This record gives sequence, C-alpha cells and structure tokens, in this order.
Amino acid sequence: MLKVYNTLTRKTEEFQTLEPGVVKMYVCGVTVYNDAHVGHAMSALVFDVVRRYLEFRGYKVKHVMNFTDVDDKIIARANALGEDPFALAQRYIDDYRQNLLDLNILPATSNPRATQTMKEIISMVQGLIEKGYAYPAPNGDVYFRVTKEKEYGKLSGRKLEDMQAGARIEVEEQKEHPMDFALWKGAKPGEPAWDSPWGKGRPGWHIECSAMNLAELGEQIDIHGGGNDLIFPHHENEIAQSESYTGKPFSRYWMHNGMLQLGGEKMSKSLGNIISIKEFLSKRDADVMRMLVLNGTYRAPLLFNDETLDAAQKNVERLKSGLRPAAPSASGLSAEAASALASQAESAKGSFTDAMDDDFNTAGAIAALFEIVKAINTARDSGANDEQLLPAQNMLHTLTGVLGLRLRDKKGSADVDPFVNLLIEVRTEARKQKQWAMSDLIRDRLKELGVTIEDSKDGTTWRWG
RNA sequence: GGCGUCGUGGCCAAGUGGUAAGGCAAGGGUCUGCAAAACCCUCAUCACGGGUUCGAAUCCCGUCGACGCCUCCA
Repeated sequence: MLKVYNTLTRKTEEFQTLEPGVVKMYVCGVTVYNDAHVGHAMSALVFDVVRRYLEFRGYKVKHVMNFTDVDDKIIARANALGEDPFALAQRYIDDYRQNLLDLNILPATSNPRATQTMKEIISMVQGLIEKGYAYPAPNGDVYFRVTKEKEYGKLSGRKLEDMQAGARIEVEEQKEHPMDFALWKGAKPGEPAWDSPWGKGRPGWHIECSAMNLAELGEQIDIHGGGNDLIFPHHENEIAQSESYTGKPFSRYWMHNGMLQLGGEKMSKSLGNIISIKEFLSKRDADVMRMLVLNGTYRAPLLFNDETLDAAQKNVERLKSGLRPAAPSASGLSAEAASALASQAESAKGSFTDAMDDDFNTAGAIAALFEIVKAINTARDSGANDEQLLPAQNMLHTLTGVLGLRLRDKKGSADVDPFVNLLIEVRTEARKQKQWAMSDLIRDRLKELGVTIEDSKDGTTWRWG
C-alpha cells in the first residue's frame, strides 16, 4: 500500500486516487527568465521519480508542469537585455526542456503556459468576482479577498491575524486587507498586456496555476507538487482561488520537496549562489545529480557540495558494477546457486517496493538495489556465467530504471572493439611469458585511451571508463 | 516575533515502541606477477536534560543548535 506525506494534513496518508488507476498530478514549473539551476533540477527529479514509481505501480499518470512565461522578472530581464519578453521566455523554455531531457526526466504529459491560458484565467477571475471572492480596484488590479475565504492559511498553518503582525505594510491603498493578493495586474505602459473586463493587464502569479489545473485536469486533482518554498504564499493562494471558485477540495495530496543547500544556505536566484543545470552537466553525469537526490529524503534539505557529489558518483559506480558481464571463461554456478541469485533479486524487489511505498523512501530503495548488486558480484566472483547473472541483472536494470537512473557506461566507438580485443589477446600472451613490463605498458596506455582492464583468474575483461 | 521541518558513526543517510539499513571513507584479509575491481571482516546506542513505559533513536516536556517560510523563489 502506497503512503504519501501530505503537507495539508502534516500526516502520511494512504494514497487513493479520485479515479481508479489514474493520477492527476500538477507540479509547479519554473518562471523562465534565466538559466535553470540545480535546485530546479532537484524538484523536477523528485517528481519525476514520483511519476515513474506511480507508473511502475500501474497508474496512468497525467503529469502537468507549467511554464510561467509572463511576469515582472521576465519583463525586467527582457528590458535589461533589450529583448522581446516573449522571445526571451521562449528561449528559456527551450533551454529548460533540454535540461530536463539531459537529466533523463520524462516530459510532462502537458506543459501549459500562462500566456496560452489567458481565456481561462480571465473567466476564473471573473467568476471569483461574481462570487464575491475578488474585487477590482481603481488602478486596474483585481485582488482576492482573503477575509472571505474562511480556510485561508490552512496549507501553511497560518492565521490571518498572525500574518498581519509580520506583514510588510505596503503602500497599497487599493487593497481592502494587506494580505489580499493580485489575481490580475493592470498594465503599465510598455508591458505585455491582454484585454480584460478590467482593462488591459496580465495575470497575477498564482491564478495561472489554478486556471491551468482547471483547464488541464479539472476541478479536483490527486497530487499537487512543488518546492516547499512555494507553500506560502503560492500554494496557499492557489487553494484559496481554486476552492472558492469550484466549491470543492482542490488537491488531495500536497507534496513538497526540500531545498538544495549550497554552503549551508538555500540555493536561489535571489541569493545569487547558483549553479546552473548546464554548468553541472558539463562536469558531472546526470546520474550523479539524480543519485544525490535519491540518496536523501525528498522532503529534507539536500546538501550539495563536492563531498556529497563524490559520494553520489561512487554510488552510481557501485550500481554499475552489478551490471558488468561475467568473466570470459566463467565455469558456471550450480543450478541451485543460480536460482538462489534470482530469488535474492526477487526478494530485494520486495524491499524496494516496500521502501518506495513508504512516501517514496528512495534512500531505502537504493539500499535494496545494493543488495542485488552484492548478490550479483558475489555470484560473478563464484564463477557465474552471463546467462546465470541475467535474471538478477534484469531486475537491477528494471528497478534502477524506475528511479530514472541510466547507468550508461562511457562509450567508445564500437569500431575499435576488435583492436582492443587484439591488444588484450597480445597482453594475455605476454603475461603467460611473464613479460610484465610489456603487459603493464599495454594496460597503462589503454587506460590513457579510456579503456580499463581488469584481470581475474577467469580471464581479462575491459570496459570504457 | 509567528508558523514549520529537523538534530543518528569521520561524511551522506534509512529507521515513529522491542536491543541501530545502506553507501562513502578508514583499518585488516582473500584474489592478483603487480594493479584495479570484486568479495569477507572490523568500525555508532541515536544533540543535551527530565518524564511516560516491562521496554524509546522512536511518545511527552524543557534546553541548546541548524534550516525553511512569513517578500520574488523549485
């Protein structure tokens, strides 16, 4: 039975979908005005794993991830660069899509954009006004009336009274209440704007997600995800808008990932301590980033530094070791030993799913995979042949795939394989004649060319890397 | 100040009532001409102080500390 921690109730709950076998999942994407950083990657990876596991469990997942492609920051950056804001947004959308592909993150089933959801946004704002949950202000803005929504604050666990104390007193004479937030912003000269019943303007930040949810998934969804820095105000406001509008509970489960920590601080655009996804991938494999995330708890802060990354890389290497072939002249295991290996893999699969069922405990799941690795390596050391290793290796491959790990070996050109094999053959002959200098030279030179050689009593193997 | 998360071996990190998963690092060993890899062995009583219980890392109270949100933010 799958259990999920729900931010809304602060409890781990049994996972039940609105519609049997189908999961409607909405994950907040990014505002496209700059290169996406590894913190965004963490969030995307977390929900990619959630999705992959749900699919592994047999659910059909409708996975929606939005792009916020019009807002203050995009406009500001575009002005600074002297670029058209829409062109700038498009450029970063393309970049981000590529980042996700490079990270082996499955494309969402739908990627709505604020600018392409304008009709729905406007009619939702209109509806909220009609129901008394919103009001237009003289300056062309439309605000949500937080005092009208009795449950406002339920996600973040705040009370309106508490928030007032700490709230920055804005020079916002237009608002009835300091915590009222903008559903629609009247356009200033030179800004991108759309026609609306309240004059030219553009949507506030939160309303687009409510509108996209409605348009893409309907009035109620199963999972709403994002970083925990979005709990307030973004998700709180989304709930307020959506539930006021439909009169129904919005999302059954709210899932939030923890923040990536760089040097003890959250990595964020405003702090400027950023490593872009592109920059990361120029130095490390995508599997390393994924392993870093998998080795921790998705809800907890994640330490991002050379030590944790090196460890993640080692973990990846270790998983790969399980996929290596048998020694060339392996003698073979007894039938009993071979089937024991297969059943060890089967039982590790049970541990894997038990861990993942427990609120996506990926660290526990990884431990189960290491059990398979150890069993395979032990069997190989005992002389198992490729055929005998295969069932366990297939299992390992399947389960690492559920976590989205590629575990690809570095690839050299296949054309050179015969020549490498020839060199190995020559070296084997040299070793028979105890010509150690020669065999070491071959080994060292091949290493320089990216080929790693390993000798065992059952023969010599090689691989790229 | 308010709300919330958390504090497990040198490092990362599972584990919510019954005597501490896993990985990395370290030390010892097997194998090997050497090396590498792999395998085997060793390595913690769970921030601190109280309490509840037959029994707590796990529940309660307090202290200290870290982090997040309260303003744009994955």
